[in-house]
Amino acid sequence: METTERKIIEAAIFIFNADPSASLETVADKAGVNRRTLHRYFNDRMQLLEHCKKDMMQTCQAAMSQAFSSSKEPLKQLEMTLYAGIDCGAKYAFLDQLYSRTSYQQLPPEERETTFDTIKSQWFKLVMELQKQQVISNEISTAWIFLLFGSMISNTIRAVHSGDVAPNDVKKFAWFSFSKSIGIKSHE
Amino acid sequence: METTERKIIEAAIFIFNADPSASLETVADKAGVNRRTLHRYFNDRMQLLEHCKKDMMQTCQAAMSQAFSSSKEPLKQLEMTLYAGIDCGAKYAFLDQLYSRTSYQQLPPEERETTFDTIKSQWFKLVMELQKQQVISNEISTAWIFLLFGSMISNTIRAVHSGDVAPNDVKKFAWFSFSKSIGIKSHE
DNA sequence: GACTAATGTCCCAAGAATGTGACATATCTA
DNA sequence: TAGATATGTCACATTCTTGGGACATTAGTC
Repeated sequence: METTERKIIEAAIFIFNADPSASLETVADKAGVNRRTLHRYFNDRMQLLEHCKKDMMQTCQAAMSQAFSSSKEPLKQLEMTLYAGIDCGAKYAFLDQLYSRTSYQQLPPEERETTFDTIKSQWFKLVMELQKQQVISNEISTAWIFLLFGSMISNTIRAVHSGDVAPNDVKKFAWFSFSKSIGIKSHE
Repeated sequence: METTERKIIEAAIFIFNADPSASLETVADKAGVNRRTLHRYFNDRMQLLEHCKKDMMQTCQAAMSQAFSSSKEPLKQLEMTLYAGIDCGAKYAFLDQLYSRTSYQQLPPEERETTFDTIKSQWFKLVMELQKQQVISNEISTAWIFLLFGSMISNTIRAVHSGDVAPNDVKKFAWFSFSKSIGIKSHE
């Protein structure tokens, strides 16, 4: 079964993803819980945010790790990582926003650094390796590729959300576009 | 010279772009104007938003139109359109957010429809033409391409903002990635 | 200088969101 | 069932935001 804490976090991620400045009342409602109860679990809005962050880190990290280990082939790993990101979906997008929104950018630097680090370092190694092997283009920087990766995930979420792109096509499109956007010539 | 109204709108776009729920005080400060003055120009938060929207439409539309007319070659037009989007920069991103954020999605449908229409229809014709000519891949849908276009612009803005990608590289990267992501084989 | 429009300053009232205390209920467990 | 634990309910103070009234002050204009 689901604990109340989890229900709240889940709701918070969902709600804040749509609107980062939504009221805690809204979150509590979504969680099917009284606002007072929410406050019992999380003293503070910030505390709730922190827990969301932790939750997302775990979820994404797990999905990413699995993606990495699903194949020995670097290119396949990259593809699987993208799919993992897409599957984390809303959660990822929220995290993304959290860190691009100025209001949260005044967080202590070490906070910002460590969040992605475990996922990110694996990912970077992978990409740099592929660049060395000339599988990925050297015309663009690794940082740019990283941003592309994130934006492709956001884009995929938006695509599904907008209803303009068929959900079944979306992963295929995403990999098609991402792989080419980083200069991969073709794939089976 | 710049009118007070313009200064406020400019500031509003800048501020709301970073945080859509920022206070009007913040906007007024950014504009170097008293909050009371802001209220004299715009009765309402919504009214301010409307004016921002109008401003952005004009700016973007002008830039896009110019991009379209800068060349006869469809592919070059597309490239120029992307650059125009990037140059609109923050403004575009704001518009983008405005329409993807749920809170604004409850706007009357005709509002949403007409906003982009003039730009969008030209753009769509162009892309569909290029797809027909097999310059752009048919494996992906036009809607997806449109989303990619927007997300590439947002991404470019973020890249510059993050400081991880050199501003001088960014447009080049953007076109490199975008053109390939939609299946364009190569370009001079 | 006198008159007018624009802006700044100060104040206020309504509303929303936040965080918390006190107490009633409900739910679980020994 | 009794006792503990978790939730709901209500009430409250606090703060922030918003919009606007009243009036002083500054810039322009004739």
